This record gives sequence, structure tokens and C-alpha cells, in this order.
Amino acid sequence: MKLKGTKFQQQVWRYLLKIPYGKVKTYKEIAIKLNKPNSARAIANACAKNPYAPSIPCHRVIRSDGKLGGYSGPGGVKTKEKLLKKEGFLVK
DNA sequence: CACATGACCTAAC
DNA sequence: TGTTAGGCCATGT
Repeated sequence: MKLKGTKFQQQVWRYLLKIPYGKVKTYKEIAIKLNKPNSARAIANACAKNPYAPSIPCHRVIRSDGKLGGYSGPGGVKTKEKLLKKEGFLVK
């Protein structure tokens, strides 16, 4: 199959898939792991535009403040919060 | 190439 | 502690 998005996005999505169940990562952490410590914003951008929405746990990504940030899926942050709680992560 | 957008971060008030 | 302003990055128009 043909991969979608740019190399950067693919990198981000690949890392999202590495996040284990019940775990959450911050945009900054991911940015650092990708060797781009200041690209937190771009990371969020990639997550929001990921074409594999249901396949990628983009809801496991939160802000460095511990807040949820946002969610492009149905229900918005509300759904995100529910998913995280379901996975055992208590939202602040 | 220049401008605008967004699920961000940090500092300053 | 809450709000404002500036900076940073990748993408799309």
C-alpha cells in the first residue's frame, strides 16, 4: 500500500503506535524522541491530520501541562478524555 | 516564495 | 493563579 503524508508525519504516527496501552505521552516528549525538541506544534499538527485516525492512538497524546489539549475525532476532547479514563489514565 | 493555520511551550504581567 | 504575548515547526493555499 502507499504510505500517506510526509516523512515527518509518518515518523510521528509510527511513534504513536509504540505507545503501550494505558500510557500517555506529551507532544514535547514525542518531539524530543524525533530529534526535534522544538517541534511540539508540528507534532500536534501531524496527529490531527493522520489518515489512520482509528488505527493510531492519537488520544494518548497530551500536553506537557498534563491537560488533554484537543482531539479531532468525534466528540472532541470529551471523547479523548473518555478513552483515556477507559484505559486507566486519570485526567487532571 | 509569502501568508495563514493549529490538538504547543515558555516567559512575563 | 489566570491571562497575554511571542516564538517555533510542518503543512496547505
